Amino acid sequence: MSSRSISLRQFILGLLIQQPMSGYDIKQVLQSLGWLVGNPSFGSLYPALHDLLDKGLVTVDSVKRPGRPSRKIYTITDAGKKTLQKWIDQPAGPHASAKAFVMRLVLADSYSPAGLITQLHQRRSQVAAHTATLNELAAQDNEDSQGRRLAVDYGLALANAELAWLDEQLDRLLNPVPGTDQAAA
Amino acid sequence: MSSRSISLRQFILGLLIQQPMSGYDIKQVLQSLGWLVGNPSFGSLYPALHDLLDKGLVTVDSVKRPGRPSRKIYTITDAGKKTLQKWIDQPAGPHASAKAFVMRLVLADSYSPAGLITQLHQRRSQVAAHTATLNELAAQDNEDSQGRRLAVDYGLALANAELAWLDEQLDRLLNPVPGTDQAAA
DNA sequence: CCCGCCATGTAACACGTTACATGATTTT
DNA sequence: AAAATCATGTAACGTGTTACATGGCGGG
Repeated sequence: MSSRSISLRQFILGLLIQQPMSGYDIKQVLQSLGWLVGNPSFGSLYPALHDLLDKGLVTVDSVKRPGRPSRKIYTITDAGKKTLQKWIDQPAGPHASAKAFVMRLVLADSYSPAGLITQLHQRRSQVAAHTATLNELAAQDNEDSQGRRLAVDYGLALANAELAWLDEQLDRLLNPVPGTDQAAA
Repeated sequence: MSSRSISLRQFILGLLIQQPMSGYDIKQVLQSLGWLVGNPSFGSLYPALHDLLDKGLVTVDSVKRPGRPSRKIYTITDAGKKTLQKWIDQPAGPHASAKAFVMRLVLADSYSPAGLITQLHQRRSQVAAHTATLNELAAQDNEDSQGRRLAVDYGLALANAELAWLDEQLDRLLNPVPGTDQAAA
């Protein structure tokens, strides 16, 4: 199911742009984030790293440490950064998942504060569109099953919560409170 | 990414249990539900139907209608119903997606009101666990990037909204208001 | 008559999962 | 010495996507 969500490679690049890591490290981080992004298996993680390596988006540095198993530390290259940037800059598809949005959130912040706001705006309009669709369904569905009604209501509740959060964050970022500003006296 | 979410076959069976349909119909329905469940391509839809047919979970009835293209109407079999029931009865995995939950909602209702409550309870405990994880992350992450903090906060906002909705529905189902009861005078 | 919609299908490809295999090192 | 953990990797398999192919029928 589900369309071109977000591929593991982009997640990896996103983590590497913040800090060089080994495949094992990446697994740990994703695991700790749990539900927010999902945790890939090694069976997809290592091949993905080899892929990125072949494409020149990352470099390896095999570190032999006496007293512990060797680790392969991956570092993102300029080409990798450019690829990642290109991904962030292109608008998210109309069916983008929450996971993809979370990743964009983290990444956009690494690049520029303005980009972050763009992400929030994009997400807002998509969620709003989804809400509209659900509202139409809710209007039609009068004679439908209880389960169906519940499902639509569920989707609506989550969508509205997301809209509220997005609005709150946008407001906060666009109208910073002087006293709470991190750069203040 | 993501573990054994919910396979297309289960979605199909879930739709067919409510009403026999053609592959084309199924596509329409899923498309109309939009974001709630995701829309599969024909390239996966038709093969999935053939699969279900091979396994004896559905039957086909080729309907030739003069004046329009023929359609293949699929109907769920007893074996199919049993398979579906088995799926609903087994508890959802700890990382079950919202999509899977939505489907369970719709299906559980088709079977029994008690099952519906079970689904809500299960989901509640899972979301609660996720919330706990995120709260731990939020506590640690003091010196982390703004994007990271935002992401955790986002996850927390959505999870809390879901918990609130689940509690509301559980309360409504367990303590029905006499005057609002659909079976009332 | 050609274009577009309904309706079904297939083939190449991408990508992720499970399960298995390997090996060093630390703990019991 | 056995077991657990760190760390990397491969192979078989399932399943979904994109792109392509086919055919009847209605409207401009």
